[in-house]
Amino acid sequence: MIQKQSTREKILDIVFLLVYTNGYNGTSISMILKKCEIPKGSLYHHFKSKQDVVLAVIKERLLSKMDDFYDFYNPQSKHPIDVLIDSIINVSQKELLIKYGCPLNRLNQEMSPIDKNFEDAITPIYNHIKEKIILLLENATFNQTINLENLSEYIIASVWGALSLNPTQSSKERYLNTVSFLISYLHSIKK
Amino acid sequence: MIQKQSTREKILDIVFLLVYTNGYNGTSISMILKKCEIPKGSLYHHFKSKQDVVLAVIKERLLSKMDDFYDFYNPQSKHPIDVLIDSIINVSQKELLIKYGCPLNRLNQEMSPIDKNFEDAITPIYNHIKEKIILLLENATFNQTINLENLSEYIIASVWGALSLNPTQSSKERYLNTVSFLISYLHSIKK
DNA sequence: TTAAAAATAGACTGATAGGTCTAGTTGATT
DNA sequence: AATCAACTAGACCTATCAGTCTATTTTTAA
Repeated sequence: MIQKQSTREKILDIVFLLVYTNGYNGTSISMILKKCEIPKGSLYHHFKSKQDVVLAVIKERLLSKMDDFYDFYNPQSKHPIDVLIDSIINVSQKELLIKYGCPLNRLNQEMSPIDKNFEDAITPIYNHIKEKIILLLENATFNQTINLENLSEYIIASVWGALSLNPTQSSKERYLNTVSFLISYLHSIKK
Repeated sequence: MIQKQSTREKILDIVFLLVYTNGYNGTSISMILKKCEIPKGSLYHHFKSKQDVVLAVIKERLLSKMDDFYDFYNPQSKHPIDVLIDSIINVSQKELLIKYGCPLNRLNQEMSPIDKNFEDAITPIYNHIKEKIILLLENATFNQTINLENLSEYIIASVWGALSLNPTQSSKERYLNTVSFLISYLHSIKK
């Protein structure tokens, strides 16, 4: 039997999408109510403010979404760098990512500089992804000395950057062309 | 004799900063009037709407600001890749860039996906920067076949990405640590 | 079956959004 | 000095913003 999704869960899912595509300031309460098909009382029963909803989205949705993008649980037989490259290439399959870029990055750029609550909610997710990459690469062998923390940040920066290039012409192919240089660099440091 | 800056020019300068730091939707008309110390009538005498002001900022300010960031008019004696690397390192000297990231990128991410007018205003600036890098690298020699357009986009993506990493800990040093991998890659393809 | 708790429903509020309009001031031209 | 366009000034308008409040319905527990 399929259990009906609770109102709270529905709100989190829809607000995630609205804020992802329109930004925080570009998403109004009335837009949320319309998309969710709920009255105002319901929204404010579950959450105490607009900021409260979006902070909940960050905590309860964004982490797992980001985790999916960097999903590299993998066999021992493969070089960790190759596992990483696979996941970078795999990003090209996610249409929303190609069109709108990284949801964490978007919210981060819009809200972190002007609101500490957002900064505090976003930072641990960013660090989680960074740590995940470091952890993967700790088992890797390189042909030179590599600072894993810096490399992890560089990989995140390049991928996010490639995703945020002019959306006019944004496409899977373009993304892959852009990150091909990152991939080529990663290959070059493998041992 | 120092000529007093015209109201219109003052508006463009201040709105650039406000939108850069707070975003388009995060900047209100009343904020603009307050910072500019002008009445509403003046603003709407010079511009017909809020969007009109910001589109003017993009056309009349953003291009030249971006041009400054990628300013590599240079002697023949230097390898173009080294000229490029110098300008990437030079970005670390601009405090606003370190703190808020690339102004074009910020506006692009916020507005392009939801408003074609912004997309149309931003695209040519992006292309101008891309072409500028291609032009520089056309005189470069490489130890492998390189698609200059893709490389140019990759460089832009990496630098923008590095600038947009979590602002909490954003600093000159962190930026340099991140782009060091890009620089190392660029050195590796030089001939 | 009933009582309490959880959730839904939406009218209402004050503040602020972007934008209009008319009146007055300033500066250049003749 | 007179005229006219450019500009400044700010009161005012409607729509929408986030958020409150009370009444009603639904669900859960006793």
